[in-house]
Amino acid sequence: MTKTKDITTETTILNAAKSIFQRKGMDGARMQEIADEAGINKALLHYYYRSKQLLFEAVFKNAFKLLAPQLNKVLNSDDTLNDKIKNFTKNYISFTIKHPYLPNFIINELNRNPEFVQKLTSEKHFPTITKFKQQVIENIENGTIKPIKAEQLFINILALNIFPFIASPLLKGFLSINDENYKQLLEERTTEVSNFIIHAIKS
Amino acid sequence: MTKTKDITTETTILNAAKSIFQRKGMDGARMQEIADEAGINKALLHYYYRSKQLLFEAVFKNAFKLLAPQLNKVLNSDDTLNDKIKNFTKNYISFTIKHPYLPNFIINELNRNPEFVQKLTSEKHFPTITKFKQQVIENIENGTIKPIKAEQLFINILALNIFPFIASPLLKGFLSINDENYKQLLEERTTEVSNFIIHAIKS
DNA sequence: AAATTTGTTAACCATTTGGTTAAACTAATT
DNA sequence: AATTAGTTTAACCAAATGGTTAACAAATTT
Repeated sequence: MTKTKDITTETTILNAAKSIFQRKGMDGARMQEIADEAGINKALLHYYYRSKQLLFEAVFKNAFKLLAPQLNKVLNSDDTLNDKIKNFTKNYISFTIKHPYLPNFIINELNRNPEFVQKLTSEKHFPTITKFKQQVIENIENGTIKPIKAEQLFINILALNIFPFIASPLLKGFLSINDENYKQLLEERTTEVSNFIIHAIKS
Repeated sequence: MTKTKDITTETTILNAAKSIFQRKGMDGARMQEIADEAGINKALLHYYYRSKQLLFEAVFKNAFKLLAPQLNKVLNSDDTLNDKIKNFTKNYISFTIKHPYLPNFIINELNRNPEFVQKLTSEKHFPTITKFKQQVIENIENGTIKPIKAEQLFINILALNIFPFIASPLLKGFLSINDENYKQLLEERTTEVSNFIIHAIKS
């Protein structure tokens, strides 16, 4: 087996851990399972990451670093409000189709351990809404959009984009449709969602 | 301790299990912990519910039975579309403030085990969107609202209402606000959300 | 009131689980 | 060739965990 050994053992482990943790969560994941997935001995996990907790944190921070730029793109670009909404929706949905377990993983583990968000806020590239907030205020003063708290608009944007991925089994049930049709609904949302938001706030 | 013994042991166990499972999930919950919470011996759990899996399923179905009527209220009432949206938003938010762990619990466990939704669809009172769908079509034909797929509107309604509860730790982080202020934001949403939706779809 | 069924417990058990250790192997360094 | 430092493994361990058993208590039935 002459597999590309550019990939160090450490990253092999991290990728395996990512795959298992994101599917099963911290509590559901087993160290042995991660070792198997990585094709190595269980002791190696501890050699590189000391404990399950530390390995988990490495995976979590890694996942978060992937998601955060998506948000910053909306919040801190120089686009107009409308373009931000459009771009975010488009980017986010195609991004999440590539990483289907990611949003649920982050939200769920943060619920399990809410203090963990503190450790993230201090990190570089942690999204802030200051610029977005200002832009919303300006647009309201212009009369371009109707009065709305930036926080509420921000929550709405995230909700409409993220929720359908998190709640997919439930929604598939309610709508009684199969995976294929649900995926199609999601793809429609690429434009659907931004239209919905833009209409909701335009004066 | 002359505690009201109207409450049978079986329900005491179910309540304890509900509390633990909803906070920690299937994988994170411990049978001993549930026994402690119920103030009984661990063997009794098995006496009444045989296994962790069955106890969990009892809790899950129970939780779902609590949530489903909230949805049926929107979907199958005779109210106008606007009133449905208003009432659902108002009801749902106050309902969830009373049961904060419930939405995340359901969504998360359904992600862990997507086949489980099948067991629910057959249950009595499982929400269906047929009536809602028809109503949306009528409103579009009337010209009351703009064209939109009923499925998409349904997803949007749920997303805007449920997401803020599921993602609260994350959102608190992004908005850098404390519990008190976040709770206030949620309460504002009682009217905020329905206005947002109604504006988004009105022609 | 004796017998039987139902409810409850303490002690126990097999398995799983995160984690450790000491030894073996590998690759660079002396 | 010998030494050293880093990497990997098999075997092991203690604690935790879901579940069982056998004995006991409290109702319920006969």
